[in-house]
Amino acid sequence: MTNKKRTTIKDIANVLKISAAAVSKALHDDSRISAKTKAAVKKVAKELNYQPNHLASALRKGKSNLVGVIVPRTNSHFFSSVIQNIEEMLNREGYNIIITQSNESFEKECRNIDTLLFTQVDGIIASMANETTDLSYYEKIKFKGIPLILFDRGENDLNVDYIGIDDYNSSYMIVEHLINQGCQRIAHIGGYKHTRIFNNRIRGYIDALKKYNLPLDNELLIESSLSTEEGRKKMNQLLRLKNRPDAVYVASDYAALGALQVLQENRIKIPNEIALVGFGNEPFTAMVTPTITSIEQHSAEIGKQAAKVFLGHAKGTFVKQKLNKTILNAALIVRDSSNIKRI
Amino acid sequence: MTNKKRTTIKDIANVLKISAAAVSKALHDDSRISAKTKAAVKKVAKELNYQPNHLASALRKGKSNLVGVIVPRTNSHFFSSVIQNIEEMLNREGYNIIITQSNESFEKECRNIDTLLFTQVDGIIASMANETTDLSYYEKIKFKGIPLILFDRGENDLNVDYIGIDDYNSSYMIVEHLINQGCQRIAHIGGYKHTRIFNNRIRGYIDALKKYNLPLDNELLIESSLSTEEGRKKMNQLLRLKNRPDAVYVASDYAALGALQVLQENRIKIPNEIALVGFGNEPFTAMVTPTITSIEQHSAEIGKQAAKVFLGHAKGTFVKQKLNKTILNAALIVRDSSNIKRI
DNA sequence: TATATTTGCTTAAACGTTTAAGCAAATATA
DNA sequence: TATATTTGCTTAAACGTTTAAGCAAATATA
Repeated sequence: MTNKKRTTIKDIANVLKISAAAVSKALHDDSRISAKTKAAVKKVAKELNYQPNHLASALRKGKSNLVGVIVPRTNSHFFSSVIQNIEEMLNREGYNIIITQSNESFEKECRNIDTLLFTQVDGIIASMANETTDLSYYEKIKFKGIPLILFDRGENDLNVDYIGIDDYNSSYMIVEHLINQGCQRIAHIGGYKHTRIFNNRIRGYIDALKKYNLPLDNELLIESSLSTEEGRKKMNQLLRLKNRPDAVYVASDYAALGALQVLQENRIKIPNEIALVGFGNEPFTAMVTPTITSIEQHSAEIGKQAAKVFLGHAKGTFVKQKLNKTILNAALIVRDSSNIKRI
Repeated sequence: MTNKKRTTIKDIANVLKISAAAVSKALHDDSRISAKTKAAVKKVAKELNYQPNHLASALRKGKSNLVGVIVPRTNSHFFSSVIQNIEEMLNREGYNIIITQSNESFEKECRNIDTLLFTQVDGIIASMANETTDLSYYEKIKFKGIPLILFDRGENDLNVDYIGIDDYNSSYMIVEHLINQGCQRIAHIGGYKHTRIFNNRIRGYIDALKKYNLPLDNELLIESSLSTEEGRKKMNQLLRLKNRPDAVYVASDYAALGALQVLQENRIKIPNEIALVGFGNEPFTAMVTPTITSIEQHSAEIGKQAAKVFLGHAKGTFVKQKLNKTILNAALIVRDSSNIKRI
């Protein structure tokens, strides 16, 4: 019961004894086609269950109406929400998105870029893998003249549009909050310095300490890949110090979760003995015990903005690629893990 | 610094003074092209940075080498892992995947199907939204002769390939485990009966009770949408019973998490007062306190199998669509929430 | 009424590939 | 040596659209 041949524009033309060109124009409501013909074409199209061949029109028009999205992974609330909002916004304008995951691997990311270019996407919206420092593949996208928009994990050197939160200020806010809670030895389990956003968080951390005249202790500042497992390791490392911290600010909720587990396994009271703050406001931070203080990154808004910027390029509003930053203000969500009630 | 015109097969042909057809064949290692010509073509292709136009070849060959994937959402470990494995398997064979999310909405799912058909995908791999009971959109895929493969959330009535775990047995296993732990009043917060997999879980629950001569109490069997919030509501409902259960088996980890929160808020000892079991083995089940007993669904294997079945269709090994079930054995992962240590 | 403009279509070419058919030259076979 | 087969290409058409150019008929304008 499957129909072997698809209905084409020619089939409709044959039925109505008009040219294929007229059918095409009628379907696109061209002003030079009479209302009568348009109605007839649409009626027959419906009857024959005509579905336009996207490949043919894409080939002819030189655009695929596909937008590629590259994320480190989809199974975090942040990325999933960004993607969902990009999709909604672009679907409305007739674009579809192709989602690819780099799994934080530079190599996979390069393959994803090739894949997307091969599929003739009209644009690429990406958040870079942690590993990525070599930007040549991204340069390739720019060289081809395909709009590139980065979010969250971006790079100034690429000189393309970027949407993200203010990492420096968010970090500063966290440290300020912990100091207000009475903490004096604040550790930071951060990401790798070569990643811009993590570097900014580290800078925010350092500057806030300075501001409040707290010493910067190198054994309290740790770089890491920020997985849950890494969070466990680095927390253990901090616990082995002769002079333990009284607060730990972790640059990712996933690593913060690992830290939380280690603290609990060691029967350390949170937040009184050691306060804990994460980053990202993943839903689980409100689910675990104690709930984890974190930073809301406005994932929905980031997705919408990224889509909007792409549409600007597609419609030719923004002519050339340049560094064009959209920075959103993040919000600190204080929860049990850092809410110290004094007597 | 962007190049306005892409290199085409004709450009290569012009350089070498041969026909475009010869270039095409050389690039595809056609046996009727001399080794010398092949080498020359590949050299020039590289020099001119030739990238094949996927749209043109897809149009000509009548296949897009794109496979559509529909999931209720990407931000669960299960779906994310299935997707990742589908992608890996299909990438190797030259296919790319387009991921779409239904957000558990029937309407969105229908739009996703239209979108994928419009994009001329060569096949669709899907897990149905909870809401979906009307199968007409899926029938549309079949009618077009496009391979359709369902996983996890499937439907026998569609008569297409299906890959999933044995829900009935998994459910049976859970109840048996709880009975072995000494539980006598086992509640089940299940999904909607109209969804096949949830119906199977309910049947497994009922049959296991029967087997061990435990009465089936209707107030202990609850249907729900299985979100975290719903888990909270249904757990509260169970706690209001005059005769409370001593174990609760929830058909999804997310809803089980909600139930866990309510139990803790009510200072009910887990597992001694009430034991808890989830379903799906989401990573957070091992992260919360207490850790939640759950069922491992072999997401990676499901993804691989789904891809394999699609490739079978694509290569013409499987000729026509019919009900072809691949059922994997699930594994019970016992954790603290149901591990009752007796004195 | 004569000319200009608008309306409503058609014709033809193009997007970049792939592939069936065919042909000449080279090589194999009898 | 004569014929058959193989090799290595070319030619031409096709996939299903879109669009520039053009033309005849209808309508507007002077």
